[in-house]
Amino acid sequence: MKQFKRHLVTSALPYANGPVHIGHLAGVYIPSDIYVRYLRLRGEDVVSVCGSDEHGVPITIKARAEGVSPQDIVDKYHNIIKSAFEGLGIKFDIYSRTTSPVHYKTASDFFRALYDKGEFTEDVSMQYYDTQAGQFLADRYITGTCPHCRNERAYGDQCEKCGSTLAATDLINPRSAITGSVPEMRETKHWYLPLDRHEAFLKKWILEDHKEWKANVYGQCKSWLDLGLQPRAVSRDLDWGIPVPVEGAEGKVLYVWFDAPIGYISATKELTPEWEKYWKSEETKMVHFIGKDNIVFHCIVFPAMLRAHGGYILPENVPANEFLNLEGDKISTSRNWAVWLHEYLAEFPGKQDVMRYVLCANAPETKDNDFTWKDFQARNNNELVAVLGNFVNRALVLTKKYFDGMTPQPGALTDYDRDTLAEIPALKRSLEENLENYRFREALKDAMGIARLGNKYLADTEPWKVIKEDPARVAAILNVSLQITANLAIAIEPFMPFTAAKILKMIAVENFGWDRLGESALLPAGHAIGEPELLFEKIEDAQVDAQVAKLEAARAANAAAQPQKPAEPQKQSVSFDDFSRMDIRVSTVLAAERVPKTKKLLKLTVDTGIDTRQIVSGIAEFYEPEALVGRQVMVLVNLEPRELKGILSQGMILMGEDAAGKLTLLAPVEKAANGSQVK
RNA sequence: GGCGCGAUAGCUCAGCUGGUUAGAGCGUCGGAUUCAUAAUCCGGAGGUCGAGAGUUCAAGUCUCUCUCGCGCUACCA
Repeated sequence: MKQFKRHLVTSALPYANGPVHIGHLAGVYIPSDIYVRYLRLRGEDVVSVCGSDEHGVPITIKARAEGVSPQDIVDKYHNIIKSAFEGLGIKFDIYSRTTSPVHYKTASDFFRALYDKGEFTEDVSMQYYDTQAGQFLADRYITGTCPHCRNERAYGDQCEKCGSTLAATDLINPRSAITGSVPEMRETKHWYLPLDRHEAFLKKWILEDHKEWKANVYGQCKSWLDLGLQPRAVSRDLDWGIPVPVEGAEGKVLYVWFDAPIGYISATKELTPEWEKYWKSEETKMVHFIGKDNIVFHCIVFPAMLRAHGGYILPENVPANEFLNLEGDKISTSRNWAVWLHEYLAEFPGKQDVMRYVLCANAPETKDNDFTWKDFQARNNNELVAVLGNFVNRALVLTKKYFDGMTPQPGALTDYDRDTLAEIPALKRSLEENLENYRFREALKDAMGIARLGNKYLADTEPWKVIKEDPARVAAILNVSLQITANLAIAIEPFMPFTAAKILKMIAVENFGWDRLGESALLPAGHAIGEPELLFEKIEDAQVDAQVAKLEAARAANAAAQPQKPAEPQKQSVSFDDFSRMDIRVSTVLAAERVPKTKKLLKLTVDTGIDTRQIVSGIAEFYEPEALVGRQVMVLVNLEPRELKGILSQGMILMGEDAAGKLTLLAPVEKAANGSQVK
């Protein structure tokens, strides 16, 4: 195994258009913080960097919607996120932001370096331009009619109604979201990172040299690499971002996905003048902590950027987690289905470690997981209170009671005492191995194992009985119990730093350091301990019920908002002539089958009264083919024929569509003759 | 439809290159105990390892097919 002199740990940059929630924490920040705290405790040379990702179109849109500047938006969320992290004890060496001057220069220089080396390709394409606003329009800034579902408020990149991914040029009647004017097509030049040039390298680097990566990460990369990599645009026509540092690139900025990972470098630069030894030395082990949505950028795009630039090291591992759900539903910022960190900290003061514990114990390491408040309560009451808090309390209260708070002389230890203490070094080894392989759930179990060991030890030795006839024996028992307590303080520190600090305070010790974990004389005889306090308190039903009620209220608010969604505004008037040009006929479905290799398409054979023809329709998600045969439907018969998936479609089946995009067949209320015209 | 990941006790999860009666924590049931926030300790019950077929002396572990969940991707006149 390769030996490294130092570590560079990055945690995904939170996007500054909203606060951080438990999904972010469980996926990225709790694991990375545990990992980094562990390395620091070991005395390793480690730097942990993070910061807010503050560019990109969604932020400009949010700013416009709220009538403030993009800078206002990112300032607001940057501060909320930064202080929430601090509140939970997520301890970065630096929490920076991509609007910092250092980052502007770093990202700009990085781009320029690739540009000068000829690592980009350039391509001129046609893009919508708003002449009134005097700027090119990002896909999100163009609205129009969705070519698929006819939603008139589709965006240039996506129709939120039918979920289609669109190109801006697909939209019918495009309009600028900024001025409402009709945009015109203009030529625009963009730079592309030709990932295909790096494909062979990436294939070897990941598929051969990093088979140890987590299955989800490795599999996702393999999937991308097998599909073949394409050049990826790294610039955008936008006024919010880092200007492209090339002559003639006015009005263009770096694509947010190009600038964001460079933020890791910038943050390190801001932290230390020695930043290069963390980024450019083969003796540095770089690890990226991210969520599964970021795999492609951290495993494919960013490494390609670093390699194209040259001189930079590549990550040793990218331990991406899956997603955390909440009470059975996907966490959603827009639906307010989330537990927000800053709110949790305010509503559960002093319970940072409870959330840290629960999110680590239930982290989505191998698959999506579910967070429930009931589980939160159970883990607090049955594990933290009952096992960890209880043991520490027992050991300290007994010491106070029998020895006036002084660590007693152990005297002669029995075999059982020694066997018990000997289990700690074994747990330490397992703990270390798990942490170093990013298995944080298992590692946490190991740490808790020390508390379990302590409870068992007390139950077996029964000092409260022995005290009556053999106080000297009790001295040994409590000495051992205190040693276990001290070990516990070390072992849980990466996971629960607040609790570890409380224990240290109670046993009146400044610090131990990781290496002493496993020792059986951490507290010398005669060492006076402090006042015992409870580490955790029970969480009552009412508290978690209130949280569930809060979520239910959010759900109800959403449900209430749903039907109130205004119906689509009436379209522009058309003349009777226009209407009568459409030839709509009652028809009967004669046959129906799925179009192979599609999810939504059905191939229908219909009798229109005029003829028997074939129509391809995107209704497979709502109607089974068998259920359609024999039914009457309305068909626009004189729509220009069009080929779909190689099948000629001669007409269109008319459907009703609700706000959620659900399709309903239209048919005559009573049976009508095929070929009947709609008038 | 293609690709990736996942499916193991009521719940959350371990089970590495196939090898004795499939493990842990929580919950549950029974017992012990009282130093401790009725916390703790011991013991029991509970699984045809998503379904089916195959390879093998031997499969949760390999192969194939299928089902379900999540993600990426294509399609939606």
